[in-house]
This record gives sequence, structure tokens and C-alpha cells, in this order.
Amino acid sequence: MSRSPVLTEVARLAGVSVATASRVLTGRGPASAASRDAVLRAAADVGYVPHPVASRLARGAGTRLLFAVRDRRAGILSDPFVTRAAAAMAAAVEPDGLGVALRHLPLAAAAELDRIAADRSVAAVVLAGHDSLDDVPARLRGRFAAIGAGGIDVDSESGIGALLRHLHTTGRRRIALIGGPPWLAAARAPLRAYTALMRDAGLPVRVVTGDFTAVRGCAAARAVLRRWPDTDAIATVSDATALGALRALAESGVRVPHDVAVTGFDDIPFAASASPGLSTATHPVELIATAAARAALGSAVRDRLFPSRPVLRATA
Amino acid sequence: MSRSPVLTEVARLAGVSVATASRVLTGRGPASAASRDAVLRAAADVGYVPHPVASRLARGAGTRLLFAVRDRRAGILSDPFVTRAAAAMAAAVEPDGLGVALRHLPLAAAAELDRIAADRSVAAVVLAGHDSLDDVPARLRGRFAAIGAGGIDVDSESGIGALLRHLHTTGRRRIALIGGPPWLAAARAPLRAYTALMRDAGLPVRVVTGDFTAVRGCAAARAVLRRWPDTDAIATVSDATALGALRALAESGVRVPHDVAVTGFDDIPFAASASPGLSTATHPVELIATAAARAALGSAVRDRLFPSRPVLRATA
DNA sequence: CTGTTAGCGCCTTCAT
DNA sequence: ATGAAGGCGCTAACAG
Repeated sequence: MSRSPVLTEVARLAGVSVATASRVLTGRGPASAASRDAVLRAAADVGYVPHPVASRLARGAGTRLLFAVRDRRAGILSDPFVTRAAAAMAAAVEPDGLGVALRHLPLAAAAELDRIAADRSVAAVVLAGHDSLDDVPARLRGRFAAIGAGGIDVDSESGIGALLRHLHTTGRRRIALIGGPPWLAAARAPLRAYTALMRDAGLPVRVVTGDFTAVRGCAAARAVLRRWPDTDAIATVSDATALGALRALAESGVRVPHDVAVTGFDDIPFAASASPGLSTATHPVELIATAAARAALGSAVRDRLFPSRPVLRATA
Repeated sequence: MSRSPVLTEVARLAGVSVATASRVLTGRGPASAASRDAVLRAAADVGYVPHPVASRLARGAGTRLLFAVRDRRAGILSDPFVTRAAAAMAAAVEPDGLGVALRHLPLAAAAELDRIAADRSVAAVVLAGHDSLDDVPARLRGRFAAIGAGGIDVDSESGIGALLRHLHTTGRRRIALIGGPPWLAAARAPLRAYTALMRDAGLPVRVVTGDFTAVRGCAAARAVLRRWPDTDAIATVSDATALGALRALAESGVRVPHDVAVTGFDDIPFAASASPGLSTATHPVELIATAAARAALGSAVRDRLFPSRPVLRATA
């Protein structure tokens, strides 16, 4: 039960100085093939495991990745997307000896960001919900990444696009959309994609507005059936909406997907276990979070836009 | 843009030694009122912020809380409860300058735990999914906590109990239960609670088995209506099951909650936005995770069992 | 109660 | 390419 070995022991065993051992083990700095070999062997022999805390202290680097989520409500930290992202980052940084800290930032809190930047224990910061990156302190330069508009983001248009095309290729020709509240920026992209696609395909545009809840989805679907009884597909911009629509269709005796196909958006956990299984689009939140974590920590990240993929189950 | 002040500066400004300054600022060790005062003032003046990394290195303590989840599948790290817990811990340790790392542990991986215990960057460990704590290394003594059976856990019986009592006090007398697979340990507690309560109240016991999915819930609800047409309430052990049951009831023209009340279990996000809103029981995952984090990090934790609370929406 | 003195384990100039 | 030496910022004996 002896103390785990430290660099000094490895160096002594390898017959080199700690400096050389450090250079070899960290990879930064020159080293002859001979000493590299000796050090590596010695390290393996004694089962050397570097001490990230000491290393980072010496380098003046922090030991945690701060995930700062800007939102009106502090409850945002329980949001499924936030928790998924936070967990993914916590798993991603684990091998590096780092950890993730989660924090809520009120809408107007530029000062908070300053204080965060001054916290020497913070290795890097991942920002979410910051639609403007103007107030990011200069001290954070090179050690932060943003998730969302302007940063690493999900290409949601690819998701609804694929879903819509799927409906079209499976023969649907009268496709209605239950959109989001028109004043919401996030709701406009899907709407744009829908109208563009319908126009290109020479199909009628049938839009009613929803609000991301099942209750509204239910009412909206009823409205669709009333105004356009020949509708053969209903696309939505949220799984809850779609699930609500399914309920309305069931109540009206409309068979899904036989008479009307339905698609959701987001792939919430319940979408898979729902009955019938909801066809929807899934967002690679884990990939995005991991990419953001890596980017913030300084790795070069090639993809900044991650496609949302359709996942076809029973309703379309 | 000068470097943030360090302890030495505070000490010099306060006219004391760094040791005294340290003692005052950390609270451990004696200090005269005079020097305490001087140090505090100096610290405030220069805007001193302690450097957790240096502090922990000097103390030989790690800088991250490791959340190790034992399960057959690595995908468990995306499980909603795991992500919620991880995020809650990440928020809980944030003020202490720590971070959370997340890691999956295969079923038989005692060696992994050993390696974790040897990782000097790990301040403490929170274990989940470990039904036996026998193979927890001695080196982890005093710096780990377990979530789940035997550790900090949710008192789920209180949740179904409260739900069942609610059904009873609102006049339901023929209450059926859609349970879980009988061979699952987790499914037995709710079943026990149900049968005990029914017996005590002199009500009939009506149990069919489900499997936590909506599809099964749907079929099970149909079975209930067939076998016991006068049933006036259906309790379940998962929201998905309840949601499936709702669908079956809707298809059969049964009004909810007028004719039959329905309760779920878990309070998944969709339960709130479902239509009608699902009455269910919510588990204080965030509280549990926070308590586990604190316990692992050495704080005395008074509660080890957290009650699951009923949340009444439209279906009961 | 307080200051002095060693570290914690590693990295990084600076000479050589 | 390599070694010696001096930190990184703080804590913990140990004397006083």
C-alpha cells in the first residue's frame, strides 16, 4: 500500500533528471531516443500515473471545465438538454483528470463572466445561451467555446428537412406543419425550411401555430383536420406537440400512420417508448457537448454544425 | 490586467505571515481577533480569491468528484436519471472549486475502483448501481458515498403510497396496478406497498404486469378493463406505462379522470406537458445527488432516504 | 497565538 | 539534448 510513484522515482529509475522525465512524459520538449526509452520503461515498471493537479498548478492551468448556462431562470440547470450536455462533458473530460462544474448565469451578468475568468481553478469555459459573445472577457480568449447560435450547434434544419423529405418520398402530398410561436427565433428556422421545401415540391403550405406542449399540439391537430380534412401528414417542431397531435388523431378515429403520418422533433426519451413509437429527429447533444468541451480546452475542432438525424419509428 | 493577488500579498498587506493569513482564510487553526481582522480586510481590499488547485495540492486532496455508475451497458451514462444527478453534482460542487467527472463501470470491475482510488486527482467518489459495497477499496474510506440501495436513496414506497392514498381519499375503490416485471427487484417494493395498502383498506387486489413501456401499458390497461370492467383507477410504476394506459382508455372511450383515474411514477419531463397532464410521483434526484456529493466530500449528511412526492395534475 | 521552514508533484527557463 | 534550480500558490508541522 505504498504511495503511488512520482516523477522523481521514475527519473531516478531511468537514470535521468526529472526535467528529462517530464519532457518525455508530457511530450513537450526534446529528448533523445535513448532517454525517452528509459523513461517510458521506468514509468511502466513502477506504474507511474501523472498527477494532473500538480501538473496543472505548475502550468498555471485550472482543473475544471465550467459549463455556464445563461438563462432567465436558474431552473435551466435541470433542463434535459443541459443535463445531457453537462453529463457528456463530465464523461469527456474524465480521462484528462479534469472535472466539470455547472453554473447558471442570469441574462445580464457580464461581471460574472469576469469573475469566472479570474478563477484560476477554471481551465476553460463552455458557454450556452449566450446569443452575443461580445461580453466574453479577453482573459478567456483561447479557452472558451460556445454552444448554440454562433458556436457549436445542431443543424436543426437538416433534421426537419430529412423528416419532410421522408414524408414526401413515402407518398405524402398534403403535409401540415404545427410550428412554434412565431415570435420565437428558434421557431423560425423550421418554418423556413418547411415552406421552402413545400414550395419546391409544389405542395400546399398548411401551417398552424403550436407552443411546444402536447395540449396545444392536440388542439392544433384538430384544427388541421378541420381546415384541411385531406391532410395526410402532420410535421411538428417538438415531440410533445406531436404526441398531443397523436392523441387528437386517435380521438378522431384517424389511423396513424395509415391515414396520417406524424413526426416530432427532439427525440425525448419518451418518444421511443411511446405507443406508437414516435418518428422524430434526434439531436447529437452528446457529440456537441463533447466537441465544445474539447474546443474550449484547446483542441482543434473540425465540425461546428452537427446534423440532426431523423429516427423513424412507427408514426411516419 | 495584473495577476490576481495571492496569499503572500494579502499577508504582507495585513502585516502578518502567510501562515497566519492562511489560517484565517481557511478557518483552520487559531488566530487572534486582531490579525483575523487585518487579514480579512486586506483580502477584501485586494480582492483576494483563493486558488483551490494549489490548496488541494498542498493538502494532498483531489480536485474532482468522480461519479462512477456501474451498469451492464455504457449507455447508462445517457440515462436521464444519471444525467440529472451528474448535472446536479456539477452545480453543487461548483462553489468549492471542484468539478465532476463521470465514468461508467462494467458490472465486474473491482480493479477499476482500485485504480480510481489511486488517482490522486480524485477528491471523492459517488457510486451508483453498486448493490454491494464490499469491493470498495479501503483507500476510499471516508471519501465516497453510494446512491441507491444501501446508500442515499429515494423512498419510492412513500411515493406510490401517497398516490394510492390520494386515489382512495378521492373516492376510488377499485384500484388496479400495472406493475413491473416480477423478477425485477425494483418492481417488488411498489407491489408490496400496493397489496399492503389494498388489504388494509379492504379493497380488491388487481394486478397485471407491465414492463415500463407505453406499449405494454396500453395492452395492460386493456386487460384491466376486460377483466375488471368496474375498475375506477389504474396505478402504474412508470410514467411511460401510465401514458400507454391513457391511450388505451381514450381508445375505449373511457373518460379520465371522470371514469378512471390514472397515476404514473417518476415524473418524466413529458408528464407535465402531456395532455392531459399526468399525475405521478416525482423523485428528488437533484437533492439526492447533492446529498451524495456532500457526503462523499466529507460533510455530515443527515438524510439518507428522500421521499418521493406525489404531483397531482389532471389524471388523478 | 504566530512566524519559519519544508514540502505537495510537476513544469520550465537557463545554462551547459 | 540534458541537468540544476526556481517556482506554481498554498498548507502543515514545528518551534517560539
